[in-house]
Amino acid sequence: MSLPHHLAAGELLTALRGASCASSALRLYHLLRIRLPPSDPCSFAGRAAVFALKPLSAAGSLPLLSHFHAHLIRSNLLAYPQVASSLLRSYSLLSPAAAHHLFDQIPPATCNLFVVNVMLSSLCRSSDLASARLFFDDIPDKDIVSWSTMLACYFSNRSVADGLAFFRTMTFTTTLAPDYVMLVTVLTGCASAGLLQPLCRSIHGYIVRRQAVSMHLGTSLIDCYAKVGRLDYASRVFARVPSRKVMHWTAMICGMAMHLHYDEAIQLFEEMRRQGARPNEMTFTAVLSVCGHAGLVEQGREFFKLMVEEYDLEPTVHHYGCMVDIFAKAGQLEDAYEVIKTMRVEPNVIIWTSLLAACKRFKNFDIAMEGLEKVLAMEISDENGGLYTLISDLYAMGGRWDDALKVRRLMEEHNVRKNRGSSSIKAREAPGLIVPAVS
DNA sequence: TTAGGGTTAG
Repeated sequence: MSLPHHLAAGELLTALRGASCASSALRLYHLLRIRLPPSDPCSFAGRAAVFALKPLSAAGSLPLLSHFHAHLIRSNLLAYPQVASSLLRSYSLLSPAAAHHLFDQIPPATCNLFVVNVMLSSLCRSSDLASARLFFDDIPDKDIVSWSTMLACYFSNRSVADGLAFFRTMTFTTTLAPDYVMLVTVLTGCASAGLLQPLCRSIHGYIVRRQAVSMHLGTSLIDCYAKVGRLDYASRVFARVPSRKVMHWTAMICGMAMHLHYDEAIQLFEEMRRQGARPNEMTFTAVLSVCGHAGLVEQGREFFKLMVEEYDLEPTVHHYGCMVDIFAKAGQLEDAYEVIKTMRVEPNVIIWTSLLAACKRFKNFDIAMEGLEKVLAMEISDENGGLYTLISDLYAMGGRWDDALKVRRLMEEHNVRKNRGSSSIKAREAPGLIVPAVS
């Protein structure tokens, strides 16, 4: 009698795992709970709770999550570390404070390293670097996940040098070997700072010695080499990737675009298609961006059409942004504005900046004034100092001196400075970078 | 069945 019961439960569990929305997940979850025998030897209930939590947190409703939390307490499922860590992660995405509160209530018997690492990643996302580090220091048996979570936190806070020192501390003071996730993290850290060719190379060597060139590491290496200014190394890595996936092609196309090799980037895109690889939305963002920089308006139009019609990809804000930029850079401001007016997602500050910059360059004040009204109604972060300057310049050029002055005053009040343009490639390398030898 | 990383427009 118990076999069909379990089969049904197993099927429900599979369906629950693939559930895309909260309501269907909850329906499946309750159906499953009803069918489960009281003993539940396979702990289906716990697994079901874990699966249900994903779409539930994706729904973004804190009351819904609290409701489910209450159910988990009542059914004693929170004693499972898997359930506790899943719930903690769900909370951390919606309310870091609620996550912290939950963490304090988890009993020691449940609070394993998984749970602790979820809490660490929550702190890394929501708190300052110092608090996250204090928490990290208190973890008794840190594993590679604890270290790489903390490392990523340094990089996302732009503390690249401290992050690399932290990485070195791990290699010197522990016996933990960096796994591929940590290596990807280190490489993206190097890439974001645009420095450290030696570190890139030493990690590359380490990866090759360990014969661990996974798909993601290959992509990260291509990206990292391109960003530190070594397109030649990036190409070499790309050439040696045994089975090229869309990520490799895309990273290489981006790299070529970054180094202004526009023709080669487009040739590579065509080669990719010839070899039967299916470009994804990022690949199209890359080639459309190339069209903008290279002034290829018709080519850009064709790629956009190709993406929608042949590859059935829904254009994102990035693609529309590229199209606006393609038209704007070519001086076709009406076309650019038309894209903004008809696009199926909300235009953001980046898109408006692109249009307004072209309005200034081509002295089109009519479109500029319409755009200004829209962009001033949006929230502009202080990092967008350049946009304030642009707005002020446009007002001035249109003869609206009072408005221009107002924007300048606003900038002073908020202590906004225009970011100066700079290369991501550092002239000098940091010394003393060590990656452990293979044991 | 639970944790960390991942190439995207100005």
